[in-house]
Amino acid sequence: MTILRTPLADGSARGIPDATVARLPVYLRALNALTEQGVSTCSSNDLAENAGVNPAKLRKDLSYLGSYGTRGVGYDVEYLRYQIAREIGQTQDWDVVIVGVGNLGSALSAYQGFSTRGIRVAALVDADPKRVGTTISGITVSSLDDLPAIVEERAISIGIIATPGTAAQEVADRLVAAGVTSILNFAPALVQVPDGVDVRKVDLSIELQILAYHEQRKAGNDKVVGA
Amino acid sequence: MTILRTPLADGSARGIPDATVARLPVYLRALNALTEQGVSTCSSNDLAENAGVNPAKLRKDLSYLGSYGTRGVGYDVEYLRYQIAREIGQTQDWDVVIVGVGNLGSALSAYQGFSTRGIRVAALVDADPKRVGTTISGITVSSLDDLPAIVEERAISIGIIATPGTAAQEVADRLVAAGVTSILNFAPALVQVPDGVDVRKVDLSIELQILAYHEQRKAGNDKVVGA
DNA sequence: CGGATTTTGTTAACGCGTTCACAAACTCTT
DNA sequence: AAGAGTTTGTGAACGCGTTAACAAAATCCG
Repeated sequence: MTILRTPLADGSARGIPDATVARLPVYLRALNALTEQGVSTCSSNDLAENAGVNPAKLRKDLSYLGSYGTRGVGYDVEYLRYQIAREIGQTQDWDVVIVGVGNLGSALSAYQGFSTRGIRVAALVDADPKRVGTTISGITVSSLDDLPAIVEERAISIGIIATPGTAAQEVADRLVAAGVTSILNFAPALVQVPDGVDVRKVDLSIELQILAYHEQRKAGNDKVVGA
Repeated sequence: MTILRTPLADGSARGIPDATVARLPVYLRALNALTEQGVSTCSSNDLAENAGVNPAKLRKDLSYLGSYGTRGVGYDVEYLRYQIAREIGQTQDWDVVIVGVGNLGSALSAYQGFSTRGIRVAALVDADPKRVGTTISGITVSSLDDLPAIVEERAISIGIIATPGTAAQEVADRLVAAGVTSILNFAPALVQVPDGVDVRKVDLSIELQILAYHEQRKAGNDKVVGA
């Protein structure tokens, strides 16, 4: 089975590379920052600097979306912001459900950064009966058993796993069974899902372990040459 | 100025690709899982499946470390585990300081997954006087002003930024000034650091925005062809 | 002991992403 | 109106990472 890239309404095939998709939210944030500074037009150099990327890469990325700049002038901040927002689906809010309201799940439910990026924590779910019924960040925690009803009622397509690693696979299975088709997994475990379901994994330990590796090298025996 | 890859004690130059370094902790976790299952020897297929990667990629990755397997047999789980642990510096514990004890910082300080991966949260720091002096996860929160003393005293080289985005750059500057040379940044902001300092960024919103992009495509107009 | 079998380590091909470099297109100045 | 100056959009080169494929090296079995 092969899934084709989505064709446009005008028939042109448009496949945006994964690497580019991952940077579009960064550009969006940079554009928001520029708007707050009262900047209404910017060059690819300006925007690239704000986003922390190479200007050529930025222009290449934007070229996948269309031709939204003006040669000799630059980009209209507000116009480009809207185009990117539309492309990544941020003209609407996305309801998500968080499974597991331990320390991490609670912190995520209170995270300020979501709402401004079109993410709304719509429901909290936990397997522990002692936690069910409590209120966290203004949301009443529901039972894991109620997941299918919650997902259907609120048309939720994105779930967040914030449980211990041992529970991750079962939670993933239940999320998929309930109808969720995208999962963000914070648990330190690999989860298997059927085709058609996207999983992204954030592993807090691994990020630190990568830093530790480089630290070890620095402390050990790096050599610096040149001027 | 150019930084060379670290040569080995035996003089052979060994540069491990970044992509491989990022996967070594995953292999470590998979090996630990196998040990718990009582498996003492495994093939690259077994291990790759547990780690969720292509077997060829696994063997390629391991080949950067050395030749720790036996043809026709496979890998000794415990031996390989030790070799990887040594390579990524996990034979020692790494002390880290968390700056910002809001919801996220508090959750990180309580995170169980760190200790088993050689990460020890050694200190908590916050700029808010109301938080200074309180105890979180058994650690007394110190003032941001005490950062240099804390970093020096405990020989900390890794710092975690868990503040709002607006404070991120100043915190990064102070971490660097205090002597920290690796930073894990959870704040939704770009931070600039001098050469020689590593920064990794985890952006919770962006992960969800990427999922939302794919959701939009699924819901919109994907086409499926073939059998 | 020798051939069949297994599995690693490595080389080579492939593909994706990044970066360079420049023509095209726009503004500004005179 | 024409030339000088900007800045985008993109074709081409490059480099890195992934994957396939296979020789080398070990075990197993008759």
